Amino acid sequence: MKDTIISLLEDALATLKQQGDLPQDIAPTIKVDATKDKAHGDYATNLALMLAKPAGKKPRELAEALVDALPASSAVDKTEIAGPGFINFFAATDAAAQIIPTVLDAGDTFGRSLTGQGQKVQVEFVSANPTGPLHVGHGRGAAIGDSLCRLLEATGYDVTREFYYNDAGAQINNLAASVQARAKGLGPDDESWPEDGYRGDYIVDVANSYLAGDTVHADDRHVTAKGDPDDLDAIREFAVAYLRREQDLDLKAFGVEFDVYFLESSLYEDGKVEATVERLIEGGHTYEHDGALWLRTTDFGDDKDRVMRKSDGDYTYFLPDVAYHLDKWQRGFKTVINEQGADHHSTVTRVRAGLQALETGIPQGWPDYVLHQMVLVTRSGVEVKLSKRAGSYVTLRDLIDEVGRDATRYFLVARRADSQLTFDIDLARSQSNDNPVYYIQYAHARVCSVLRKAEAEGLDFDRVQAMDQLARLDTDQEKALMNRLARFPEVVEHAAISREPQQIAQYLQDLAADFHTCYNAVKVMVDDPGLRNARLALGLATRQVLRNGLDLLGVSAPEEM
RNA sequence: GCGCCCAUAGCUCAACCGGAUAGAGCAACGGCCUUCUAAGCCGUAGGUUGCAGGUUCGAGUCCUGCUGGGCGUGCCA
Repeated sequence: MKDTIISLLEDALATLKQQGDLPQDIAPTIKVDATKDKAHGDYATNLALMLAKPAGKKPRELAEALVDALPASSAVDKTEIAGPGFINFFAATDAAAQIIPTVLDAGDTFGRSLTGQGQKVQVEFVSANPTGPLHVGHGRGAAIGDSLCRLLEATGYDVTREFYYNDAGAQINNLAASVQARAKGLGPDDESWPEDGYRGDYIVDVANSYLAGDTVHADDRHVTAKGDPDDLDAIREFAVAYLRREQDLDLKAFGVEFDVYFLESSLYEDGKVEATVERLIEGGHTYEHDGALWLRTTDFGDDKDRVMRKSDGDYTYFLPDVAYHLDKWQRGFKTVINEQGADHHSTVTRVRAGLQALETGIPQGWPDYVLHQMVLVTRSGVEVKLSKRAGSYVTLRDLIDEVGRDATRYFLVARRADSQLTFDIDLARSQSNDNPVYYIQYAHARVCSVLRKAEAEGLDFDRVQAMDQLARLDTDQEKALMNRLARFPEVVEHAAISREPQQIAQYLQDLAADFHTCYNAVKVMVDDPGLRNARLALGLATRQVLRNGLDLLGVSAPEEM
């Protein structure tokens, strides 16, 4: 419908140019929007307002000229000029209903597009280090990142989900030392407990499993514990695998899977870290100072230079990060999106600076970032800070176990990434209308219930008759619902482009509200078979769009509640 | 101090790359189940979009400066 109007306006523009009413050289991008207010018709354009200045005409005069030049169309019932010069389009009454066969024919693919043209996109998200269970912040990253991937897939991109983790370096040594201490029967209060050791109870589990000689597998690796509490290397290897497996189980319970697990250690093994250092030195962007090797990141917009190689000879995390991103680029990803917590936002400038310093033709501002702000968890209005298992933070597993997967995913994805999020456990658990997840899922279950009833009464859906009678879907509530359905593809498109999955959550709430309103106003199971079938068709289409939308969020669409 | 993010109804949040009278839900008040799931619907009330300027025909949206909050500011990640 929107495209129809745009092409009508293009014709009108051409006509006006031909008549000399408009300069030849203007080529505006025509913007047609669904109206917020019914009184403004179904669609509106601000074209006349935009062209008023270059055309040297008054907006309303221009609008009139445009309307006069508009070709006739069966899709448009009438047009009006309103306000300062908006042109409002009133869709023909049965035009809105045409969305129903469109949805039914497209099925699961309704809302999908080929915009991405199969272009490769990599989304890196979660990327938690294997030093403990995933926390709520990782959960937010997982929910946003995965939903973003679903959106990109739906808009025709070839998406790779990637998880990068640090399995080398100081934190991992700390982990190994902590497990070893536990394996030797020490606790955090003992004097020989490692400084800054991990204190959570899960360390005890790892230690016990190690002593028991268990075998764990994670990321295509199988690691069998040696059981020797003095072999720190064996402990390190086992602990990493153990915690990676645990994180994977949490992610699986959350409905999130990855295509690639990338190990920081592999960058060292493959010589990519060394190669990166050499290249940076050759490029002349480094210098030695205080026994350390620095990269002059200030040449590329950073506010201070950064250490790449410490005076003890080890690299900081920064260098493998650069090597890793160079590897992404070399793998052919022109678009890379890193989803991370905003507490790591300082790496953005740094990584980009490092990549520029390599001088390999990587564009400035590559890669892209989606940063999410912190998550605060509350229960009974009080902040929840501790989990027994993790010691110092609320785990993703705690939330999934307590409020369920659907509500957890929904709550973590339904807010803009760049605003802080308060996760209210009481609200997420409540089975009431103040819980948006249930509100949307209930809409789906309700449609299913009606469809079940039709089936149970032997009143099978007659599509031919339904299509013939679509014009009878003429109540305000039905029209509003159909218009909402028609907007789904553009909402998906916009959410993907702006990388804001919360727009889908918002849309689904609106859609559910339109449906509930309709449900209360219009009875589907009426005696009149034509009307009944038309309404069943609307129900089927609504169910389809609810499903497609919920799927983009990774939330289930239950048939009964 | 410097950098990034945020500020919209009493509360939690929307607002489609600048558009028409800023919208939902919760909380408050009043209605609706002998009818397809009341986890629902209808109605009432609630606003100087933190403050002050600027750009524009038009600003919650863009720019500048303030105020308040979060995060960062390691030879940690």
